[in-house]
Amino acid sequence: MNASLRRIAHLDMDAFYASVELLRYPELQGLPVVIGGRGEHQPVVRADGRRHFFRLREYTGRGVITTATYEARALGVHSAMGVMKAAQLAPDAILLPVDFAIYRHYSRLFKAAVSSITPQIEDSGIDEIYLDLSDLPDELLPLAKRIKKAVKDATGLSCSIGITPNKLLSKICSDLEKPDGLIILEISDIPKRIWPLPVHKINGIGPKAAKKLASLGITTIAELAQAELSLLRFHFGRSYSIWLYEASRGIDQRPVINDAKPKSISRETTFERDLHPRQDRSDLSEAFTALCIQVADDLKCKGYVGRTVSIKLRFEDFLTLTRDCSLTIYTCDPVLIRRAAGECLRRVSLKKRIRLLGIKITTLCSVNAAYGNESRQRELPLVP
DNA sequence: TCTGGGGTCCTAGGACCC
DNA sequence: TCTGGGGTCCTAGGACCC
Repeated sequence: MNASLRRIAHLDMDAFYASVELLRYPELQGLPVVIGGRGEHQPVVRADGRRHFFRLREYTGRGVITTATYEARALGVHSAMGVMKAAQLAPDAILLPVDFAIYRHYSRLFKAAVSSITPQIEDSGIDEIYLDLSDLPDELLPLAKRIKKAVKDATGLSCSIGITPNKLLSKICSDLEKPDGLIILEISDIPKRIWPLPVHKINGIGPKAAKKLASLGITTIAELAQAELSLLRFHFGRSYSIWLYEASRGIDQRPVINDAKPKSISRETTFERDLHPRQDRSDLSEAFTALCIQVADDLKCKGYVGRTVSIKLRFEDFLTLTRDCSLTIYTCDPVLIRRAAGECLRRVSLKKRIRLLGIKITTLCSVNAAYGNESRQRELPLVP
């Protein structure tokens, strides 16, 4: 197979959560709207039938912005920003709580619509997918327009698409003309279209790597492509330097993966106030057990069992640590998970107040592969 | 008024086995 | 008792992404 002949698309929904909210609250069209917070602040229907929305200025306490409409972004609000900080920048912006159930619904709708055109789809989060179009006979431009129309017809939402010979370049391109973008790019277009971009446009170069590159005088992808591999290796190590070297040249052979299996399942919670390890012991214990039950339920829903249980703690000073331990058997039993998590917890010295608690299970295996038809797990005693 | 929750992948040291 | 590599598992942390 000739990899250079591949036609890979990246499809990204435009301001996905915000756009879904505007579908059900069309009166908010054109206004600065942010989605986030802790989940209260549902719109209220008044006696006259009109909806009342909460404003950012009415919010108090912990919480971050999950996403914002383009109008809110113009005021300086962006995702991951604290809600209280956003309230300073845009006090009159509308605040809506996050509703994952409805986003997942629209996610399924748009993915199903694309599936009717090609089954070669890789899930890459709730609002984006990669497609391998190599085996389709169609011309690219009409094909891309057909995909965008299928998404629009199924959901009422717009998306942006980049089509190039690989995932790396397509991901960059889908972002270049948002919203409602469509870019088809060939390898020969790289110097003109890709090299002028800042390095952080490459998926995999985050804040840390970008800062380090900047300290070497490298801010654009062109400058990265001109850098000596030996210089990159000195500062970034063997593996990452080779990846940087290839990424800057638009080289990426990763296949589109159809049926990715989960590697981990986790639940975590940030408390409304930091909890004291002794004075709030019962609250902590209750939250700890609840997280274990949630993870166990998630495992059962998805049909998996796991063998490695890990806990995560974040203290009041934001210091974060993890502890894990591996069991001798695969399980989805909340009692076994709770006991293993408790043993992990005993290895942590609890001197500071606790901000966040998390439970994760890894080393996953599907229930069928682990036990076949007979559930041997049930024969194991819960108390050894 | 700091900083969510769900993931993936990589590195690195030590244990343990051959 | 010492000296080796190679491979795999376990544990902890960190960067990055949506």
